[in-house]
Amino acid sequence: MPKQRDVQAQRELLSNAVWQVLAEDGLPGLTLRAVAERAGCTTGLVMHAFPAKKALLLHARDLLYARTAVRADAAEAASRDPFGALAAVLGLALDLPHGHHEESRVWVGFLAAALADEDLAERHRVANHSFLARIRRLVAACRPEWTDERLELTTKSLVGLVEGLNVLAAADPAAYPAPLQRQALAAALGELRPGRS
Amino acid sequence: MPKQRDVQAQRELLSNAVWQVLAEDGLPGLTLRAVAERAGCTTGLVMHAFPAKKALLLHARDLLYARTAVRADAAEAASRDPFGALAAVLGLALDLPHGHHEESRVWVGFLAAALADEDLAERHRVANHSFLARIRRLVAACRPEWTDERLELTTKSLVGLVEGLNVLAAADPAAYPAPLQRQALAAALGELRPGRS
DNA sequence: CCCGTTCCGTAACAGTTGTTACCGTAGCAG
DNA sequence: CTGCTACGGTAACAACTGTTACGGAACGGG
Repeated sequence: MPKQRDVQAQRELLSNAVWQVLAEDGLPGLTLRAVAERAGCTTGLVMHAFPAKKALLLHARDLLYARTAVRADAAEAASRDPFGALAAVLGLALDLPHGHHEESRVWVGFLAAALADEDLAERHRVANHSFLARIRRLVAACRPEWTDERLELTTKSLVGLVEGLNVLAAADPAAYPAPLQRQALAAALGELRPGRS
Repeated sequence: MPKQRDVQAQRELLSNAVWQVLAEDGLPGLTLRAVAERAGCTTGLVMHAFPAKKALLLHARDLLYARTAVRADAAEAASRDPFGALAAVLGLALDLPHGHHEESRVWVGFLAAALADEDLAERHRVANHSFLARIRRLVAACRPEWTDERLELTTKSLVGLVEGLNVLAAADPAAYPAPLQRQALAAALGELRPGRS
């Protein structure tokens, strides 16, 4: 039984290439040949690792979400109080530190693709619901006396603000620099800061 | 000199078709033949009205922005006080009333295209700067005593929130229904409401 | 009524897309 | 070292992309 391969490793490599191509050339540049070239192989390997392009995109989307979830878990675990965890997780979503708007561009690309593909749309929904549930849990820990209604409103407002800044910064980095984004997040978290009424 | 045509009317018709295709089939479905079919003509007319596909996209983008600017002007003029104007203009950007998330989908599509095309990116930037200037002017009218720094932070936070809700609602309408979006906007406008400190 | 010009649908073009079939080759079993 | 097999690169495929060239037709002027 000669020559065995690590299929999962290949898929992760290819998904990584998908992110890079998406960040650099955008959605119209996301072609199988571009992904293969970025991954240092040919389309032959791509089509042996995935049955079709769509499967590659879904895998890349899932892996992206899984990694952000891991980072969010880590950020949450590293925080002492719920407010710190909330600020850390939301600050992570702003994503300015690691890649210079790279991840935001990838996020926008997947979102635009999701508007045309129902499977990608569902992945987006479950990922967003999961993120919403995380934020809601942390907000509830900060303000246990709040009603469900207020909890939901605050949660979705925070997520909306963060994702909006993310998207706008991806398209116009100069207008939404990192410090401003952080200040905006801090201001939005004002009423949740411990010690406030 | 026989048979004259109204070129500008043709271009507007085609731009309208671009929006419809973009809203329905997303960015990958935005092909010249799809636009022509939606407009009730063939690619021949499209290529006679525009020198290339890119010119069509730029025209559609410009026209879209021009129309939203007109609506924003009207909403602003119909309001009495600056706070009402601010709420009206931002509520207009949430866009729930007219098309069911249609315009949001178009907006996301153009944004994703802008990440891959520098000309579209510049259009987006000038449109967003114009919108930011409008909001900032209205915020300044509500709170004349604020510093420039606070003005900018509040302006971009409001715009970020509105666009974020817009984008998230486009991808997951059930999770971000119209009433919730309006409540979120109202809450964010809380500190600007007249009569508050 | 007829002509001339402008307009636009038709159809072909070259290039690229996702996908498929094929075969050379690299690596382990014997 | 030899042979077999799974792997993956090559190249062809059909479908589709934006774009171009051409010819028929519809309309206003004489």
